[in-house]
Amino acid sequence: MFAVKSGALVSGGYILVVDDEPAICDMIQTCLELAGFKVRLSANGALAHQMIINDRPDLVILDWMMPMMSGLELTRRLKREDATADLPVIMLTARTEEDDRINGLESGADDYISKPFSPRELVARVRAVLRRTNALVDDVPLTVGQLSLDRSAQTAAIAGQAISLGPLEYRLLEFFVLHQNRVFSRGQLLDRVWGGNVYVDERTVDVHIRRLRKALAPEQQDEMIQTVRGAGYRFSPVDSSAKES
Amino acid sequence: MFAVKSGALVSGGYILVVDDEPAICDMIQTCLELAGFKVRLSANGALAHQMIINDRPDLVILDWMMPMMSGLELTRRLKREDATADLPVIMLTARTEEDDRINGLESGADDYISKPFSPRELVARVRAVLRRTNALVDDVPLTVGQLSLDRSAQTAAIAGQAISLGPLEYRLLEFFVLHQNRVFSRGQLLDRVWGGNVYVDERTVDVHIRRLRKALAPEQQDEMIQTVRGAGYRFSPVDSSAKES
DNA sequence: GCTAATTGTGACACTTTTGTGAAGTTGATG
DNA sequence: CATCAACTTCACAAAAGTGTCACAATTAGC
Repeated sequence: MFAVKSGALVSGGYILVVDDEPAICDMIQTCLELAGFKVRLSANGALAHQMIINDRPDLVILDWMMPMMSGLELTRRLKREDATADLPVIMLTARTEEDDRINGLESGADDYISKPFSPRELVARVRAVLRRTNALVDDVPLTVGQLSLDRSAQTAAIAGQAISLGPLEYRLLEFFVLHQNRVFSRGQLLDRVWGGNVYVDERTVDVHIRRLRKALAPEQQDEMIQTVRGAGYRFSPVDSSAKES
Repeated sequence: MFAVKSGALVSGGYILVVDDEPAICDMIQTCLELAGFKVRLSANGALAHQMIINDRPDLVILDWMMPMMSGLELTRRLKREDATADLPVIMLTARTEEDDRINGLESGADDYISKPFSPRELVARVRAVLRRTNALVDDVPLTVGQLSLDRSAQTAAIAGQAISLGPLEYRLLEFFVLHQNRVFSRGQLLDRVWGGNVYVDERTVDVHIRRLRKALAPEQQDEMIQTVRGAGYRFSPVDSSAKES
């Protein structure tokens, strides 16, 4: 379970904000702290570099335009040095300029926000990136309850017992595990699991859901995958639904 | 990809354009409809205010300079009134004046466009904001007192205990939570929750209200949903004191 | 208090959505 | 070319959600 919903960071680490404009820094710090994150500031690129190497913050928010060392330069250096390979970075770009955006993303930033931005947007982006990367960090043991996935091997196991899944079933399961407690329509699943422009009967999803359920059923409590009538499906392992009639 | 790419709104809602210049309205409407959005216009700030409260459009495009009620004033009022509002707003500013921009953003606008603008820019901005806020929906837990809704999971819980609701019950509850302390006639509820042109006995609403109440009853003090005789129903979590004929 | 109107309640039937098994299709592999 | 595995489609069964009704309970007006 990721503590992301409440805003707290899993590792108890902090978010590093690298920007030389005090006003922006202030605003970001306030927003993020209100949202429950720990924040540290740095106005100096080189210094930030040190902090990153030493502390390994959970996330870096980086201004693209800075006097000493540009944000772009910094991300490039970080990605190159590789020690911080999977450090999530959000870039602050000056304005909605295509060029900046592209550069930022190419140099390894995970997301970008163009100034000016709303506090809500900031927090949303931060959460989104953390959610993504938290899920990705532990590339090997992706586990929830009795269920564990091995992403590199594309296999799943329940209580240590490997279960056999077709490729599609596996991807479906992985997608669900990465997006727990959310309802996805059949269309969305076709988009994101099947992979885009497919002309496939939406009912096909049902069939694969069924297979997945069948594979998951023997051990764990049944209702890992719940049907949301008229809407789609939802994966939530700790199901604690109150029954009444 | 999601339906956003094609321009369609997830919720089937529409974009509200508030501007008093017919030429601008026309241009915006044309552009957006070409891009596949549903659009509605309003030249009057106060009227727009009503539409927003009642319909909850997916996005509001707001002229900052308007005779009756300035765009700025309107956004301020909106943000202040409805604590649960998370309505994306794009401001149209007269020209690129720093002041306007800052005011717009401080008052909660998510983006601004300065006139004159190109159709392409307009559509791009609209898409950007919608994409952002679509992601936002999941992160904002909709909660009131002991009750909390998770819109992305389409679930409700009281004091952490999940309660089971049918699709219609859930939608009804969500609608009520989004529009607290307002009385809705059965007809209005049929329009908004059932989704428009349905030929259904109005008494049906009663039945579903009852089911909802039943699901909500066990824990929280009863009268979350109050009956307003001769008028309809009202959701108001805390108080239940003031009675009026 | 009485009557008329309005709302609450439970049961039941109807409709839509989903589950299920098997047959058909596709594409890769030897 | 045959075979196999994975995926899709289809038809039918099952389930869940929803609408309607008859009747009980409540409220308002007189």
